[in-house]
Amino acid sequence: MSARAPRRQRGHARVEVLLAAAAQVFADKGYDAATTTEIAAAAQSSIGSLYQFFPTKEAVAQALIQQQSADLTQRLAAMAEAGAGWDVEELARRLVGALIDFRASHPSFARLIDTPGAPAAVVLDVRRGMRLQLMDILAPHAPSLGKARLMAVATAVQQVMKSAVALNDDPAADSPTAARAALAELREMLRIYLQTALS
Amino acid sequence: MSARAPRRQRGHARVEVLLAAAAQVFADKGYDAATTTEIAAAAQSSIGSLYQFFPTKEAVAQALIQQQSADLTQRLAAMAEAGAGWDVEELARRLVGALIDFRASHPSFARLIDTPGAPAAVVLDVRRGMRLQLMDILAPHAPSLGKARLMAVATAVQQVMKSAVALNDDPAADSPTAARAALAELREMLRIYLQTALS
Amino acid sequence: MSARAPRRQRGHARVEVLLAAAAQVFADKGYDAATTTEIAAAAQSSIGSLYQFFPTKEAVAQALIQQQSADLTQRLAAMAEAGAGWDVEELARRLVGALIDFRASHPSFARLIDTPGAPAAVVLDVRRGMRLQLMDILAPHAPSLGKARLMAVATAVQQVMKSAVALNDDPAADSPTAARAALAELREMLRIYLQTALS
Amino acid sequence: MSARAPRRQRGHARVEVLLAAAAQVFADKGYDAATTTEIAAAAQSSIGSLYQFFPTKEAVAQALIQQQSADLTQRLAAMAEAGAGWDVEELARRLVGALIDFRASHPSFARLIDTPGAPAAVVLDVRRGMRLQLMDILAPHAPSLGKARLMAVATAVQQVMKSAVALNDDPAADSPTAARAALAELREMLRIYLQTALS
DNA sequence: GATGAATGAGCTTTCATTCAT
DNA sequence: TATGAATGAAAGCTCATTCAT
Repeated sequence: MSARAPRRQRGHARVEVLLAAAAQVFADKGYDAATTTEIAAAAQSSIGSLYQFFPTKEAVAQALIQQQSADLTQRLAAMAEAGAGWDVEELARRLVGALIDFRASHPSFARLIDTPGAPAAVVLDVRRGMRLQLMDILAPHAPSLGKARLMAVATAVQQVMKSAVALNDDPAADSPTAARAALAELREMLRIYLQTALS
Repeated sequence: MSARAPRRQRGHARVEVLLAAAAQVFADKGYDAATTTEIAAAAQSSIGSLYQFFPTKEAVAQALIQQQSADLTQRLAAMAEAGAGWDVEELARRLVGALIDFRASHPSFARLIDTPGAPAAVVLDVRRGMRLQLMDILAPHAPSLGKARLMAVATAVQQVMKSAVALNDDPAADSPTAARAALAELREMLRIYLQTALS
Repeated sequence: MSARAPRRQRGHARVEVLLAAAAQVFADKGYDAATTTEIAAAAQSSIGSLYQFFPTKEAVAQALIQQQSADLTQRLAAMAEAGAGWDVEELARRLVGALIDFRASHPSFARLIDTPGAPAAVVLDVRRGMRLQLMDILAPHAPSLGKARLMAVATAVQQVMKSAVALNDDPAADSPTAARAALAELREMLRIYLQTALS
Repeated sequence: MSARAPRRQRGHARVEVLLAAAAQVFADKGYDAATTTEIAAAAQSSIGSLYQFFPTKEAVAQALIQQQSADLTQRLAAMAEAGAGWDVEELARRLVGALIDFRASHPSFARLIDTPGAPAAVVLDVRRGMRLQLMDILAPHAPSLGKARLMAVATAVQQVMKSAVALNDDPAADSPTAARAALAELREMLRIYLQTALS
């Protein structure tokens, strides 16, 4: 964060291990409850080593978010490429599934993105970037939509995707069956909506 | 773990003040970053007084959530009563607005409900309770729907309502105009969806 | 402790209940860990009531010690009266048993007497008083002993009696059988010793 | 619960200083009244340093007990080696003196061992260990004694040794002269007893 | 660069005691 | 007199961060 602080050096093996450990610990405990010492220990490193590469705890979270969001960007880019050919139903299904899949393989992402206490600036970037990519995915299906309207639609879609994630591991669900039914409902909602909005 | 009941008038008053102060502080900083000392100070109480009525910091948050969720329950109950006569468009508008309004007047509620580190059990109760009330609101509009399906619909609606709140004070929005547009989009999505689902 | 403080009023029913509760709590937790609030609660009283009769926590312990040591005094007095007729073996047996019996029925006494943090002055009085009574018990068996020597013997006997108590509920004992054997050994030691010392 | 092992020289030194400071403070105030802050200050360390090596206050006491009891073990071992040649009188004298000497140079030991609130498990180990060593010391003097009997004798001897310590700094003694006389009496009791028991 | 010791502000919680009702 | 609310110093302990080796 500060200028004289050591930059995290991409490519340094230790950095990768530290980030992996951080992902683990953040996923388990959330940003606030995670401690830098524990992260270092999980990376079989020392606390001193961690601070050699990251100036603050917040910087660790930021780097992690950035690393993971790069993966998300890639996935969405792939969707943008392949998605032009899908019909609306498939589009809805894929969109709902995309974030669920992603967060399943990056469990720390959700906690870091939503948690108060987490670094704000990066989070906003990620959200905005995702929104832009959603616009890219949706655009081919509604060539006539103005840019402002398209962004509004993308924003709404983004919310549905987040809802899908929330539903997917909602501990308030009465049963797995009920959770699945709710998820299907959400998919249906998105499909109907897109059918109208993109026409 | 729950609040010790005050047995004197002075005690009741103090509890109210403490909860109000807690609402303030939790809203500002979130559960983890809020300190019991600050809450007591904001209530112009001593820290000892706080712990006279609440055994732990968590109990303070629980009591606050319970107090506020009682208000939410009331609002939703009112909607259930009045809502039978609304057409689908009004229903959608009201639902989207309901949670926005509520959280505007209870800013701490959102942070406490979503935050990791916050008391889990009460949160689940609140979510489940809200879902049940949504079922009550929706039922008159779709008498033929089975109970399981109705619950799935209610769950989806609940997510849209939460999305609306998120959108309403989304710091990632490019402009207030864009935020409003996205909100309108969400409302439209809900309307279209309900039209189909409740028919 | 302070002059203006309310004296504990003998005969007031509340005082008796409070002392009984204090005995219970002190026995369970020891002097330091016991809290005045818990004592009051155990007496089904309020903390205010407790401080109406006892100026400090220490005063409660003092009163309790005094009350119980009066009972001890009585028992030893009884022994002094009956003991002149006993032979040395019976004397040894009774002495060893006396403190064990007493502490069994006053479990808080031991913790209060030995615990650092407990009121010192009263404790010394109790010890000295007990020593004097032991001299009374022993004197008839050794009419020729000088007073100084008698006191030394009494002091040694007192230590053996305390040892007996310690042994009786020694958690370091390997088995109840071993504990009993050690106790018997102690009794034997006292017998042999008294045989010589009192002749 | 036990001490975290330091991995650097500086750490080892710090642990030593901390334990010495803890010995001082525990000796002065006892376990409960001693505070970790004061211990750290007495060691001219920060409170953080203390908790770097000891997870809890109890662990500090445990480590201290273990360190000191190692010394006690050594002394008793020396007695076991040299003691075979002593006559019973010398044996009694040495036994009575051993614990007095030891506790004189380790003043915190007594308070930690007897105090309720102190760590229990270690204390039991120490007591049992001492008992075993006493058996080693006594055995050569009574080759014909069965093991069970020997243990009972050792236990009784152990109690006398503790009594000697108690007497040695008994604030209830009327005078130093009286205290010395009582101590002599105790020594005599042990001598007579051992003469009989070990024959 | 790697390590782990050092730091200390600050956290939650306790509890003897006082005071208003 | 009885009650329980009020107080606040002080306790044990944590943790992000810095520094010496």
